[in-house]
This record gives sequence, C-alpha cells and structure tokens, in this order.
Amino acid sequence: MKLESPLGDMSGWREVDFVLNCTYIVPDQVSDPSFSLPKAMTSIPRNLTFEYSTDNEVMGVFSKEYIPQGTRFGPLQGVIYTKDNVPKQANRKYFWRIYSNEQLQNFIDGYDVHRSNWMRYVNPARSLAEQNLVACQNGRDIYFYTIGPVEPNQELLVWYSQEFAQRLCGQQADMKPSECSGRDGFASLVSRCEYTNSDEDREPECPKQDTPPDTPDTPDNHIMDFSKKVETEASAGDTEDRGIIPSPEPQHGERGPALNHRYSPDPQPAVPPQQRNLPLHLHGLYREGVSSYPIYPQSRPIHPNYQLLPPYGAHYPRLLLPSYSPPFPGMLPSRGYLRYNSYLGADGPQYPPMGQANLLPVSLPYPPPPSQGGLKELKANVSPPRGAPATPELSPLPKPDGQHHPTEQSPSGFEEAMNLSLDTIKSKAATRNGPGHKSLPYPLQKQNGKIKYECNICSKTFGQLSNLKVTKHHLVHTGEKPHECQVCHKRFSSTSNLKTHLRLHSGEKPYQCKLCNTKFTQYIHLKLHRRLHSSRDRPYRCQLCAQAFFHRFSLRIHQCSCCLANSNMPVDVHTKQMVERFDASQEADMLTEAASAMQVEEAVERWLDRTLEGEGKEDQKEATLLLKALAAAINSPATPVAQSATPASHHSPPLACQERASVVHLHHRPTVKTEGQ
DNA sequence: CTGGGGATGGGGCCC
DNA sequence: TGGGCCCCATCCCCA
Repeated sequence: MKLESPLGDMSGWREVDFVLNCTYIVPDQVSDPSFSLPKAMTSIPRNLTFEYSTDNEVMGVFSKEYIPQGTRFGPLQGVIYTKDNVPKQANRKYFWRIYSNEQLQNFIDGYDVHRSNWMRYVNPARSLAEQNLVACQNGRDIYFYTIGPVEPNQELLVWYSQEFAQRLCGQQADMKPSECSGRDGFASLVSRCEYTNSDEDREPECPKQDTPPDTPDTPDNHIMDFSKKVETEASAGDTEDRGIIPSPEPQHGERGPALNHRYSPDPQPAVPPQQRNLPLHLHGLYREGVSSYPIYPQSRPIHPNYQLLPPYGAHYPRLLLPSYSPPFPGMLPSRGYLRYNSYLGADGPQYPPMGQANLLPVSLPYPPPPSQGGLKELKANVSPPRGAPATPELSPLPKPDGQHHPTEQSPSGFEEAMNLSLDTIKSKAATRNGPGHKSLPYPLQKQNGKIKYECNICSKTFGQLSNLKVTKHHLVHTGEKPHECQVCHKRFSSTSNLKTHLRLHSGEKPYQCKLCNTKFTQYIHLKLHRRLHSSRDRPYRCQLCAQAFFHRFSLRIHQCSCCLANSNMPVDVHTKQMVERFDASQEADMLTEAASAMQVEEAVERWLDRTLEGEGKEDQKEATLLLKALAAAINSPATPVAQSATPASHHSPPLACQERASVVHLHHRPTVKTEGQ
C-alpha cells in the first residue's frame, strides 16, 4: 500500500513553503570535538548512512529507514567566504552560493571535510524520477528537504529548488530538459550561468569575483561543472578527501535498484568504464533540465518486498529526530567500517582540531528560519547515547591523508567482520571466505590466560572465547539492524529484540503477576511491577518479624533460617535478604505453592547460579547460608509458628511436613524442569 | 510523579 | 566458532 504524501505536490513550492511546511527536522549528529574523524563523516544523522565504494570512498548517502516527506536536513556546513575574500587557491568544487536580495552574498565551501558536514557527500539527482531531496536556501543556510517519502536503503539525491536554480542561472532556469539534456549540455549551461548570466547580468557589481578565471591552481572553478570536477579530482591527487574521487557509477537509467540498495551483494555497475566518471556531488550536477524543478518524483523502484511503513512511525515520534553526539560515528555504515578503520590507523599525526563553520549572521530575504519563525524546532539532544564510552576515542589517531593500509587486515576481512548485514555475511562467507575466515579487527589481549576481545571503537572488552560478542556489540556502532519484523518491517539489532517486539503483534503476554493477574510482554516489566505490591500484597507473613513473602516456601525458608532455627543466634541480615530476593525471583515465581521441596531446592539453586555469577565471595558465603537454610527448612518439622504464619486461606501442610520424606541432595541430582503454571 | 510498556544494549548458554 | 535464543537492566515515552 502506498500512502499518500501528506504534503501533496510540492512542485509549486517556494523555498519559504518548504520552511513553513517542514514536517520533521533532522539535525546533524553532534560529535565530540576531540574525535578525530572529520566532521563530514561524523555529522551524518542517525537515520542516514554512507555508501562506500570498494576503495572505501564515500559514494553517496543512503537512508537507513523510512524518512517521511517534508523532512529537513541541514544546514549545509562549510567555510564561509564572502565574494571578496575567496582565496585564490580555493578549490571550488564544493562551493554553494548564498544570495541575499538577489545579490550574491557569500559562499559556503564544503571542501574541507573538517569544517563541512555530511551533506557534501549527497549526490545530485540525475533524473526527475530519482530525485528525493530539494536544496533550498533558508536565510543564509542551505537545507535539503525530502520531497517525498524516502524508503529505507534509498540513496539521497538532491537537486535545487526552483528558486535556487533561478538565482543561479536566471532565465536559464526555465530551460526544458530537452534543451539541456546530457552531460555536455548541462556543463555548457552551467558555464553560461556562471560567466554570462550570474556574474555579468545579475551581479554586475561583482564581476567574476565569485568565479575567477581558470588558473592552473584552481582548475575547476566552474561551479557545478561536473565534468571538470571529476577530471580534476581524479587527476589532482586530492588526498585530503579521497571520498570525492569518482567511483564507478552507472549512468542514469542504468543504475538499477541493486546499486541503490545497500545490501546489494554486487554493486558493480554494468556500464562501460568510460561512462563511469560521473559526478558525486551536487556542484557538478548533471541532469536534464538543470534548473527546473517541475515534477516531484515518482516513486523510485524500491526493494520489491518492502512495504511502506506508516509515515509517522515510531522513529518519528516528534518533530525532531534524536541526535546523539557519539564520540564515534554511530552512523557508521556497514561497509563504512572499512573506511572508518582506515582512520584508526596505528600511527600518523593527528588531524587538526575540527573547525566550526563561521556562519554569518542571518539577514533574511525570506521569512525567518524555523527557529525564529512559526515552525517548531526542537533543540537537538546532544547527550551521548546509552552505552557510549565516557572517553570517546582511545584508538590511534588517523592518518591525515586518509590512506588505508590494509596490510594486517585485508579490506575483505574488515568487511566480512564488520558488515553485519545478514545478506552480506552469508553471501560472502559462502562465496569467498567460507567458515572460519579470520580477520578480526579487534585487538586480542590475554588476561589471566584468557583471550580478551576489545572493541577498537569504544575499547569495551569481551571475555568470551569468540568474537561473536564483539560483532554483536559492533551493531551498536554501525547502527546495523539485520532483523526485520515481517509484520511492520521495523528492524532490530538482535533476534531477541525482534522476538520481544513480535509479542506486540501477537498480543502474547507470557508474564503474569500472581497477585493481580496483570500480564506483561517482558519479564522485566513483571519484575518491576511486582515491586509495586506492598508488603500487604505478600500473603505470607512471619509473625516473629512481620516480614512478608509472595511465596509460602519462602516464608518457611525464612523462618527456619532467620527467625526460628537460629533464634538463639543473631539474625543473619544477609541471609534474610537473600531469602527475600529469592522470593521475588523468577525462579520462585515459576513454582506453585504446592511445589515439592526438591523443586524449591532446585529453584533456589538455579537462582543462586544465576544471581551470584560475578558476585563476590561474601555473596557466595551467603548463598551457602541460604542453601543451608533451605535444607533446614525442608528437614525441620513444622512448628506452630510456621502454621500460624500462613494465611488462613492456605491450609495445605507446611512444606517441611509435605516433603518430610524428601532427601536433600543439594548436588548431583537429575534436573527437574519446572514449568510455569 | 508514577506506572505501564516499547525499545535497546548486552551477557550468557546451547547446539 | 558462530548463529540462535533467552534473559536482564536500563532508557525513554506516554497516559
């Protein structure tokens, strides 16, 4: 079922309309300034991810989940140049023009990966059909708006808003696609816009200043001139950001859904090499109808089995998407680890501190931006995610040239270990590595003779003799959610979480409170709920100390260990607490009140085994005491106190009498599975 | 403010 | 060794 776009047709919208009708605001991730990855990498919102080429270059930006129409990303960040202070050596590949009152006001230069944000990596749409973002200037910022629902794993592809294009190209904006079809046509149009229209006609007061003539030092100053950008980037050895080196990419129309899908097992485009030098960035846009923005996209081909989620699902409970400030990119893509890890090389000088874009004060030719206008804009939540390390980055600093040195770890090894897409894991394990392929990107340490695996992102260590824990853990960093609910298509990082979630659809509530019959889908909820019942809800009360229990057998243990058997001794507070804890445990809950002594004993042992793992010697001692208390409870004859301690409604014989014949074997007895009632 | 309940991250066991 | 599964603590939202 395809849902109607709630905002309808946007084709006639002005930039202000996008501002006022923006439905969701997705701020950039706020990263720790001390984190060494460039801001262009770390700023990508959590619901987006990078796509990487086999050379670990950023090929584009993809959605990780459903993104509704009218979602705003941005603003674009970069170095601000006024038209007068553009350095002559400036590389203009990532220049964006900011206009005020139809006058060129300044440029935003996204070239520097430390001062620009993720938006520099968004590719231009090469057809109307594939476009899903529109670039708008709001105030003196540039934002990208979704012009239709964006499906999961779909590439974000942007084109200018109509007004934006008109500012850039003036009358050329009305050109029909046929007049400008093809790459050369677009390039020539851009040149006209740059030199004839914009600079001379529309901005006579600042001729050529925003587009100085070609020089060997600035070979690609044709803003938006795609072909030049590609050539120069590829030839100039631009190692600062290797992500912008063109990667194989099919022409529009040849780009199939497989390439658009992140989990595509074989993203190699089926185009001749000579056709692959296509632009990766908006500034060299090639597409038909350069400046028109006439038709909002028909739906792109999507995953054939995908069904649209409700437009305002659980991930969009509010206007603002949650924004974390991870010390490492929680948005690291599945394949991105390869690149990410290249930044975590073992040596090399530091990156310079990330600069902050020096944004100019806003002087609005348009209505004020959301924060000042009618649109509700919430403050980004910059608190770190749960589980994020307090110390953000302990790994070795990256190489400044971004070079990857896969000597000790082959790219395939990283990819194998890190890409937790099930498809990828299975296909690659089957086709290339096979089972037992070992390329662990984790430092292995030995502690007390045991191998420890350490996550090289957050330095968390895992003790199990398997890197499984680490790969599971790594989902936290990659954001990968390989397990999908077939009902609502929500994705989860683990099967367990998915299973829990499925109970919501099935209505199954397997955990029931014995006292009030309230049912829960998660055991922890029952456990929390039980705390609500005050002692008056605990029907089994000791008449000596007034302590109450949920279970009669707990009372018996308590009486024999704390109040009766040891009445001539100081009350062991710890043992008392242990009995109380057991009484509230799942193991105790699983027993009926008519449970045999052996069943109670086994339940205690199970609970002790589970509870005392990792606890100290004192706890072990208390466990022993509890077991002794249990033995005493089971073996001691019933006492008048014990009888009277049980509620009148419970006239069954005391546990000790019931099971007098039972022989207490605390160890080495067959396991009796006790089912819940 | 409190409790219900969904989601998330993670540890451990079994096969 | 790794996939599946269970369990748990915690966070967060909402009524």
